[in-house]
Amino acid sequence: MAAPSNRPETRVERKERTRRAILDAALTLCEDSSLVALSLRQVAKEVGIVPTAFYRHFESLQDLGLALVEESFVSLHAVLREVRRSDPTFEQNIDTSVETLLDHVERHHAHFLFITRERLAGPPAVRAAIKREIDLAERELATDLEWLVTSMGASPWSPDDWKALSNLFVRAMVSTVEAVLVAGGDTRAQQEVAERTRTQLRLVLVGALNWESRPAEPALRASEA
Amino acid sequence: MAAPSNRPETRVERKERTRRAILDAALTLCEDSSLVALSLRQVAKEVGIVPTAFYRHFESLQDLGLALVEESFVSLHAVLREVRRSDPTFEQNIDTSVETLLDHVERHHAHFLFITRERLAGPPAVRAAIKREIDLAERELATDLEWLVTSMGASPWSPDDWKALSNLFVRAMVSTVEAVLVAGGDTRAQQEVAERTRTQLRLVLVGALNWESRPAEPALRASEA
DNA sequence: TGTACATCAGTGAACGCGCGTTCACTGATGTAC
DNA sequence: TGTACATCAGTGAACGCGCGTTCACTGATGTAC
Repeated sequence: MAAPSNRPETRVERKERTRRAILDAALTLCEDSSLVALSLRQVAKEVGIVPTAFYRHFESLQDLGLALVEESFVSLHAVLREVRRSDPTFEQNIDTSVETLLDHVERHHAHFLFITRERLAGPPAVRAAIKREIDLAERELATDLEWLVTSMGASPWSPDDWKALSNLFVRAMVSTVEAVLVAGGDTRAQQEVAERTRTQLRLVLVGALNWESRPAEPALRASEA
Repeated sequence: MAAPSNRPETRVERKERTRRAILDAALTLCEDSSLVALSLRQVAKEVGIVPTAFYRHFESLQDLGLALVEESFVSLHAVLREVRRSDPTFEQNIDTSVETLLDHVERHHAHFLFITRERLAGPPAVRAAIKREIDLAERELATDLEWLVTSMGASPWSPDDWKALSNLFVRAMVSTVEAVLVAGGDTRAQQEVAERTRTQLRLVLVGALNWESRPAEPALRASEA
C-alpha cells in the first residue's frame, strides 16, 4: 500500500516484520491442526528462519498462541462494534448482524478458525485467555440486548434471564462460526448456515418478546390460548 | 462384578482386556490434551505394554480415535433414547431432558470431553466421524421435535424451520456439555449452567410456539400487540 | 562527517530425547490327532 | 488323556528422524563522540 522507498529498513522494522511472519506462519499452520500439535521448528521453517531465531520474538509456542488470541479478538471486537451501531429494527438487525459476522469470518477466516479450535483444544493458558475474551464479549452483548429488547416493549426481566439470553446469542454466534468454517469454501453450504442462523435468531427473539421472567408455566401460552 | 474364577483367561479374553486398557488409557490421556498431541508411546506406557504391542490392536492412533468416537456415541444415543421416552409435557420435558443429559455427561465425562475436543481439533477422519454422528442425532431430534411441537398446537412449519429448530437444540446441547466440562468439578458452576440451559430452552420453546413459518414480520408480534 | 564501539536479529553446530515403525524373537494358549 | 504342532499377544533391540534448547558466533544497524 505505502509507496516503496529506497530507505533501508531499520532494525526495529525488520524485527517487527519477522514477528509478523512468525504469527502469520503459525496461523497458517494452525488451519490444518491445533497449536498443541505444532512445533517450533515447523514454524521456523515456514517463516524461513533458523529455529533458534524464534526465541528472539517469543518465549514459547504458548506465548505465540496468546499473541494470536489477542489479535484474533481485535477482529471479533470489530464485529461487535459494527453490529452495535447497526439499525435497531429487529428484522434488519438480525439480517445485518448475521451478514456482518459472516463477512468478518470470511475476511479473518484464519483467526476465527484458530479461536474456534484452540478454545477447547489449545494449551491451558490459551484456553483460559479465549474464555476470558468470550466472557467479556458476552457481558457486553448482555448490555446491548437489554437496551434492544426493553425498547421493544417486552416485560421486565430478571438479571439471570438477561445472562441466559446473551449467553444464548454468543453460543449461537460461536456455533455459526464453527459451521461456516466446517463448510470450508463451499459458499452454498455457507449460505444455508447463514439462512438457518437468521431463522434461529428470529425464533429466539420471538421467544424473548413473549417471555416473562420466572413464569409458572412459561411455555404454555400458545397451546392454552 | 462377576464372581472371580480360578479359570485362567482365554487368549481372546486377555486380548480384549488389553484393548480396553488401551482405549481407557487413551481416553484418560485425552482429558489433558487432544488426540493430535498424543503419542503411541505415551499410550503404551500408560497401559504398561511395550510400544510395538499397540499394533496388535490398532493400526494407528487415528484408528484408535475412531473406536473412541464410536463408543462415545453409544453414551450419547443412550441419552437421546432416554430423553425420547420421557414425559411429553413441555415444562417437565425440558427439566428432565437437561437433568438426563447432565447426568450422562457426569457419568461418561471422559467420553463427552473427548468428543467435545476432537470434534474440532482431532485428526480429519475423527472429525468427520464425529460430524456424521452429530448430524444423525440432529435428524433424529428433528423428528421428535416435529411430533412434540405439532402436538402442542403450533402452526404448521416449513421443513427448513424444523431443521433450524433441531439444529438449535443440538447446538444448545453441545454448548451445554462444553460449559459443564469447562466448569470441571465445580458443582455450583455446573448447576448454574444447568439452570441457564433450562431458561434458554424454555425461551426457545416460547419462540417455537409463537412461530409462524416464513412470516413477513416474524418478530414484531409482542411489540405491536 | 568520520570513527570506534555497542547492540542484537539471525546463524549453525551440538546435545540428549522421545517419536513411529521394522524385525526377529519368545513362550503361553489353542488345536488336531 | 497325551503329544506334537500352530497361533499370536507381547518383547526388546534397533533404525533414522524431528524435537526443544544451549551456546558461541557473525555481521549489519545503531549510537556516542
